[in-house]
Amino acid sequence: MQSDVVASRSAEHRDSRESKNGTPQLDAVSLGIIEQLQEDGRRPYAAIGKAVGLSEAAVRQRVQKLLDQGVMQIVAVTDPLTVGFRRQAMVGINVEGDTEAIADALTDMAEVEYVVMTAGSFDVLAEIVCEDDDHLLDVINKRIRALPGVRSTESFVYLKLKKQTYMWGTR
Amino acid sequence: MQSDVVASRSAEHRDSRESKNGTPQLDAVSLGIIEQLQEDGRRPYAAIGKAVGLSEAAVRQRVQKLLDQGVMQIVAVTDPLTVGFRRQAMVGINVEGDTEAIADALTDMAEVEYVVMTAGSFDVLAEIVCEDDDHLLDVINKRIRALPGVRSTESFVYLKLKKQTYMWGTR
DNA sequence: CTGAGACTTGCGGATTTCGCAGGAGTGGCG
DNA sequence: CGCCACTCCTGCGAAATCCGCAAGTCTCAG
Repeated sequence: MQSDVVASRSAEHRDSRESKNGTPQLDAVSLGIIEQLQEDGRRPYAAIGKAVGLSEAAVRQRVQKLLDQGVMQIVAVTDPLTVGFRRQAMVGINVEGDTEAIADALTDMAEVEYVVMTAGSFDVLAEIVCEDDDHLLDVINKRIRALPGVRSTESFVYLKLKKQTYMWGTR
Repeated sequence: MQSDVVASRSAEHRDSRESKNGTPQLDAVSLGIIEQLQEDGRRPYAAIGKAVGLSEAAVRQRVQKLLDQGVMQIVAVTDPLTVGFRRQAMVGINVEGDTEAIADALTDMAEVEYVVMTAGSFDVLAEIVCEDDDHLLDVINKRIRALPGVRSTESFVYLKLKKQTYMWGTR
């Protein structure tokens, strides 16, 4: 068994190479490990090793490296509404000037969970998690709109979370 | 030690009660466990127990229940761009008629990672993960726009993911 | 009063984690 | 070509963790 995987390893033997934006290039084995952990973040290293054709120790090292590099994180995720955060919103932002600077400023805010730079009628999308309406209002109006370079914002308050998955590769 | 936690437990002794929408109500201890696992999804049960003032066995039982109930999942998360998915987008959708039906239909699509119903100028927001432009175009134009009741859509193609966190409660 | 539920303590045995000592393949360099 | 540095893998014990289970306590609800 596992002959395919082992055989293919020698063929693609570079791994720690970096692409131009600094993100490490992942080989098929690391992808396989990630896929396993996307199904179950607590799956034992030995089981993963069996699945991808590696020894337990090798899997452990690769997982550790993936974590250190920041390519992957193993965490518990929930629906924030279940955990006592009453208000969530996606905020679309238009920027004049340095878009990335705004994105960085958003990144530093604790209430901001998710920041992505986009093409389209918004320059930046940010997801916000708050305790209540006052808190949400405060973050959007006082903090985000106050950032120099923010031209306008539009808010989408969450009513109900319907889906949340982390299993690319599994398909 | 741990006298505070133990003392407080008797005060809030309901736990398996359900709120009206079917999501279980979480007490402070479960919140604490989730918080621990948001920092590190592989943290040992004994360590969690020490942090929240529970025995190892009790933590194990609670974690298992939280997973079974679907309140929480322990998984590996990555930036899809580093894992070979070239194109991602957020799609805002306007619906006429049953909004929830559209949301459910989106939920069934494998390429759709994240679905949320919102208030604002969009009724539904959906995050899409695709392999390339063709794939993305196909999903948006052929599949989403084809859903009966979808009035219009607007897409925001991702340029760069700046932040992705899962640590509410830690603040 | 009685039963149900949740937690604790304690306990082995199976499993997993973790650190470390090799071995093998690769790339750089004189 | 030979040597070295580097990276990745494997193998192996020792330590820690996981897991199931049983017995006892406590509190709440009926």
